[in-house]
Amino acid sequence: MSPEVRCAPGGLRTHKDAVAHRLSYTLRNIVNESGETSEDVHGNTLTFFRGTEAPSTEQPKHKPRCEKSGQRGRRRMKANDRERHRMHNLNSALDALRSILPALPEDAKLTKIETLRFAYNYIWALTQTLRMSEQRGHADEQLLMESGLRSPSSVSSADWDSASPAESGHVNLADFEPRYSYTSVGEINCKLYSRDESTIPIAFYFKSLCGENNLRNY
DNA sequence: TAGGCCATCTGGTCCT
DNA sequence: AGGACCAGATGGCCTA
Repeated sequence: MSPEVRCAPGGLRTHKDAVAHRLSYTLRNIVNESGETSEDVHGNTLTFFRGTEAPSTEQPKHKPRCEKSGQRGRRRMKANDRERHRMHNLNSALDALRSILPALPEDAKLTKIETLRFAYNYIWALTQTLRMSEQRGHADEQLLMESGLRSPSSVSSADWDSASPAESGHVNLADFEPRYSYTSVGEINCKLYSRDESTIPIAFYFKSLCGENNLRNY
């Protein structure tokens, strides 16, 4: 998927210093620790930590409020360490989620709540895409049946692989690429493009960054 | 300066 | 007993 970004969504913070600050903050919390790695859908390496496997080497950002001597203090420090790593895990998962969402302007980074809302709406949009493409396929199939042309069910698997959507009567999502653009009010416009650059009439907008969900089809 | 976002600390609760 | 999870408190940094 190669999203097309035309302009920045409204309300998104794009100030480079702020982003640099946030990124450096996040990286500071990740790079000095070893942990499990896996790959996201793009093959990017993701790092996940488990409980006590990756003791933090960085200086705590906040000073402890109470003395850490004695068994109680040591338990508390261990608990704090586990909690830190637990939150780092959570942030890694959020970063992984960000990485598979449609690209945003280079210097922008979704906040946690924005990431979750965006993901919710993105899943909704993909579901709509699938549903509408299926409806379109059924409509085309009906037309073909009525006109006496061969039905898609008679198409061999070889034909199926090579047939264009129009020829087969079905719209295969693999033949299309969704592209996204951002409106000035923070909405995302999604359109499906076929490989030959012709677009099919599946388009919708959804607000990605606003508080309430406001999804609609066009 | 107020408000938003974030990381961290902390104590409580639940589970193994 | 110890770990995971959670929510509240706190302080730092940034933007409007």
